Amino acid sequence: MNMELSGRRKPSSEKLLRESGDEVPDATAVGIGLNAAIIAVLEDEPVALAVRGDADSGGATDALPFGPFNPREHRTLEGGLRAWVRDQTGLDLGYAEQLYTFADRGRHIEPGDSSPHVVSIGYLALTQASGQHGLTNGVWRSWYQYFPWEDWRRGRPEIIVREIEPRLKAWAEQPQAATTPQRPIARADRARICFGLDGAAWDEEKVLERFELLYEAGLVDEALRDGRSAAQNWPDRVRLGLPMQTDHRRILATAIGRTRAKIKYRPVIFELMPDEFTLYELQKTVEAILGPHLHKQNFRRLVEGAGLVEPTGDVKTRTGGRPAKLFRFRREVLLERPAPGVRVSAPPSRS
Amino acid sequence: MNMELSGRRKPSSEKLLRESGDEVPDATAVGIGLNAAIIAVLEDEPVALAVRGDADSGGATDALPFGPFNPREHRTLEGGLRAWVRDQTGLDLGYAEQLYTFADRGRHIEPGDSSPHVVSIGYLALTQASGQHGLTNGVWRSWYQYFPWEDWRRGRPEIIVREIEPRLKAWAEQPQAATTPQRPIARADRARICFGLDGAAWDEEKVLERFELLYEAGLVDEALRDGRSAAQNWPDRVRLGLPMQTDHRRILATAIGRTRAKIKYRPVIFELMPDEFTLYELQKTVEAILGPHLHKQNFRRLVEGAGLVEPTGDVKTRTGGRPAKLFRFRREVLLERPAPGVRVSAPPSRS
DNA sequence: CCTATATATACTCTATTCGAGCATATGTGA
DNA sequence: TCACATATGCTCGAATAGAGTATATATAGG
Repeated sequence: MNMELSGRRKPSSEKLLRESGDEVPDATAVGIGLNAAIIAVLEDEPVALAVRGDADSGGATDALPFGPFNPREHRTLEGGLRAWVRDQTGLDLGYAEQLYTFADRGRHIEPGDSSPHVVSIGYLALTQASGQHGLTNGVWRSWYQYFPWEDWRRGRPEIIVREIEPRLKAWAEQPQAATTPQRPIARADRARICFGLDGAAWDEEKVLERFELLYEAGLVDEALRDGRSAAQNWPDRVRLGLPMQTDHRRILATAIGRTRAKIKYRPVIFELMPDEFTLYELQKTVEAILGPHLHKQNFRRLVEGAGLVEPTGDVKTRTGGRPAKLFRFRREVLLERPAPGVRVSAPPSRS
Repeated sequence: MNMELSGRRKPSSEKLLRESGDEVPDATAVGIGLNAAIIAVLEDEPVALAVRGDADSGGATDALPFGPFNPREHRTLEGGLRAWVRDQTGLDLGYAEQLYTFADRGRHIEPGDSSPHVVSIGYLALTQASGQHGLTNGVWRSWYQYFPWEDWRRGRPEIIVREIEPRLKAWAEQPQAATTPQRPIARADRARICFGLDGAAWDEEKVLERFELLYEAGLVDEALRDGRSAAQNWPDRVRLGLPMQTDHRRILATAIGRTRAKIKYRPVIFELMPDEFTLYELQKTVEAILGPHLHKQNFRRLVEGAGLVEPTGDVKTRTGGRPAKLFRFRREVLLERPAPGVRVSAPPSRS
């Protein structure tokens, strides 16, 4: 992407849409950035690959690995992504899927300014990070450093009750918080639904909605950096999770939400596992991602009953008790079921 | 992190990613095209808005409405989309969501060529198209003109048995069809799963997978246009659905699949309905989208039981029998349930 | 060797959900 | 008035999922 986009006119003849005969006005030329949320589970901890920001670019704030997409070098977006991830981190991505394309220029930028435009395409990649093996750059960081309120492995996180709930309640009571046609759901209701306040159910997939709500309420650092009013009449500032550069935390939130949703209907959990594993290890990995503890016996029954795994015949000893059978992913399930995944139904909750 | 990974070091000052201090190599400049799959249901027929291609651009092939994204004029992608859709068609979009970003340059283009690059971002929009009211450009076309094999409203479509199955079987028997590490699922299995051959279950959400399979097999016009070998040793050519320009049919397939999936866990079906409707009208709309016939009494129970609708108190007479109560969408359901939608479970099918 | 203990795994019980069908209500039109 | 068509309420049985109990088999320490 050339930066002439910032204001030059392009000669001609180039077509915007093949066969459509349209032309690209200069103003529409932009650069494409690819962002990768690379996710793994290390010792029962869900982690994402983070690179360290330069000192001159937002301090030492973490960033997701990212690079430009060069359409001359790579025929597909995913191909470009894989190439520079390998160059930059030494990782060979296995599973990768596109998440979302962001073009907002930071919410404090006025229309008509002349800064260069970048469209970032977020990707989710799942990998198996046994040790730091092969990693030449970047560090694995727990998700929950960026999103502490998402960590329900030891019950409802303290930070929700102590920090988030009172601030969101205060934010919801501001005069502009009422329901309007443009804002069909009131602030208080959004807070309740997103964070499971006042007895509402916690939905572990709403990771992005929660982050965006905190952003709107001015409770995450990114919001302040983007020029939103600070912590809404609340005297003391608090840091809710580690910030990241630009909108990287938003992309990571999207990635986490997508992962949590996807393992329920696609066997992507096995992208995070070694070839052989015990059912308890599988359960621990699922719990690392989803949060709540699952009923062990039922988990076994569901996973085996769904045909997701098959015993290898070996056992793993030294587990501290009776040796556990080793299992492997049963690929044939892809041929048998339309939506194979780890079914973990929520407790029956009526309004 | 900086982009030295991309090979070049940047002189200075201009920034690729705000706060990250990176620069964009010229080669990465692209234009952004926005494509909208605008979906409605007209008289129990699911339709998409199509515009007619120019004579010099692919003949009279249909296209989805599309336009460039101009980052100077619009702060967000969705804002830009809404603006030119209004200009171009007269429609004010209600619900819109991003689908996918395509950057493939048509599979016949060699790396390194100098044609202009366009990234197309596909959007799904749902609207209520009562009459052609307000439409200044474009026509509503049934989905099933483009995807006749998706129309299961009158049982399994003939075209699958008569045209698709034998051609896919022939394609699967070619020598290169075997399973390899790069191709973990054999052609025959993919065909079976996608199209429900040999007794496999039909999954109405796999719209994109089916289209891509037909593309790979050289059975849709777009594949031939892109330079893929023609109908794989099959003597007679047949047109499987109406083609569209470039990859628009792929975007529409993505939109249809997303719509079919989404109405099951989000109340988006009501974007396609008038304010008041009978439960049977609602069922007909759902069936227009999903295909198979639903059990009427259970549909009522599920929809009412889920709190998705509430009676208005009025009835609609002249239905040909007992008058039907009118209902409206019950917005409060958004506050009560994490994933409200039209639950229509598939018949229990074991492998 | 024996026992305590920790984990693995099998089995049972029960409430809920969902597909399917029957029965009844209330209009329209011949 | 009666046939008919659609709307709507109710019941039944199979499948499923949450939860608990019981049993198997290793390790660790005396």
